[in-house]
Amino acid sequence: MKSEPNVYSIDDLKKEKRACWDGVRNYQARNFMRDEMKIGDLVLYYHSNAKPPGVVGIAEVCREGYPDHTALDPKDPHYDPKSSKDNPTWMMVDLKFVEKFAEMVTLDKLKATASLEGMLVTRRGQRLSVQPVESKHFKVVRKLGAG
DNA sequence: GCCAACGTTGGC
DNA sequence: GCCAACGTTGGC
Repeated sequence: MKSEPNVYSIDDLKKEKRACWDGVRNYQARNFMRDEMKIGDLVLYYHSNAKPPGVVGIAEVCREGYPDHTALDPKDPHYDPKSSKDNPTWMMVDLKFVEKFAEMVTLDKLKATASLEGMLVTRRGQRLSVQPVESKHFKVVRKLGAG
């Protein structure tokens, strides 16, 4: 899962222990949160729009897909008039902090690591903020992050 | 700040 | 249903 560190970084999650992943307004990303992510699933936490961008740690799903309340609040920047309480368009999950890597795994490093070939985030033009990670890739990234 | 990639919107 | 225009993401 991607987050811009100046909006919500791994350090913010570490401090707050837990966060609801609101504000996602992309159907594919929503579908992953709604349909795929289960309690206990581990998540690579990726800093986008960062210098450098890369994976900075691990979080864990601690609540499964439920309606994103920020879509229902007209005062919220993520408000979506198409969404309603009875028929919510947008869903989110809750994450809890697991670990911050000793060493961040930069996008450059991901791209340069042969065993991560094919990992979605390394693909050019890949903008999805929530995307699946193969377990073999997850293990490699975690190992790299351990330093 | 630039711009490629790509999702969404809306006219037709 | 097509597609041009537009907006956003996010690396560089």
